[in-house]
Amino acid sequence: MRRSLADKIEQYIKVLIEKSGAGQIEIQRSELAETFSCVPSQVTYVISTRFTQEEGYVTESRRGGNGFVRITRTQWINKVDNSINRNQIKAYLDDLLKRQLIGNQEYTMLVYVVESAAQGLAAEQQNQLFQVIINALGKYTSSL
Amino acid sequence: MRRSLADKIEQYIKVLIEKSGAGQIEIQRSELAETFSCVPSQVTYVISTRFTQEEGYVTESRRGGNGFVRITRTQWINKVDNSINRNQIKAYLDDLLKRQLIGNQEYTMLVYVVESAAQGLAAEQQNQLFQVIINALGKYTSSL
DNA sequence: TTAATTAAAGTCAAAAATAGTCAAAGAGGG
DNA sequence: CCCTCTTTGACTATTTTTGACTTTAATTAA
Repeated sequence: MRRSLADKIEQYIKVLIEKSGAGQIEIQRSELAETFSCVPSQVTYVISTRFTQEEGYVTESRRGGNGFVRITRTQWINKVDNSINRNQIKAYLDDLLKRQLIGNQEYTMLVYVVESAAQGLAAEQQNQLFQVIINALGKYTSSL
Repeated sequence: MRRSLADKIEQYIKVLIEKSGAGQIEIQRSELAETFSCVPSQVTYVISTRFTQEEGYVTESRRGGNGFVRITRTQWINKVDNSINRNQIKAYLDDLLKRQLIGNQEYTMLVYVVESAAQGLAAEQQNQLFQVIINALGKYTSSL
């Protein structure tokens, strides 16, 4: 599985966030660019395409001396807006896995279900299915 | 019956999928076209005619730098009768559990999903959802 | 304190790298 | 000769990579 530069940077950042333990990191754009031998705007590109609110992240930054980019993984999960998309539900599953409310196998299986649904169902049905899954997982995890 | 180029490419891809051991491969359309000395759209043609959901495959792709086409083989069960009800899917789950293709936790969780669906969705949506689950489980179990 | 300098990060659009679409032309089998 | 499936290629769409130029903040010099 060959990966593009953007993919590698994305992975790198995600690992940093995981390791941080706080769901939040601060990086220096130019430093990261240096690490990957690319132009700084490449980092901006990765952040703006892969760490969006849709994907479950919030970013802040500051220019000038000692500038930084802060990326925070948001917790929001299943509330408010009743339209759930595939990325949101995947983020939800990621969270459950991380909190060990489901194991690796269950996680993998559910990802298959979500992917199949995303592939084979119309948007409205997808939404219903995702609602059902969220609902069922709520019951399931609280029954443990 | 002489084998067409399309047939050869189809076979080639199927062998790759077999050898992958994971029921899934990623190829670069242009690279494959190069291998067979044909135009890239020939590859698209093969994929869209021989690797459909009907045939038991799902495909995803990405354009741009390091783009790819990912083909995943799914495992279809009895596609003839396309109406599945709650009892049938539960029987299916029981079977998977008995054959230890899924564990107790996964079983329990899926039952929650099925029950939630049975309670919260109209018949037609239920059916679609169950199809998706069957499909996803086929993929999942064949990936173990 | 203010102005200049330096050190970041942001913007935007062009260029490059892929994949997709669609319709016309070609090739076999009935 | 027709009909269907295959092959091609021109054109489109998407994603990544790059770089010139802009904006903002901190630091230093006057």
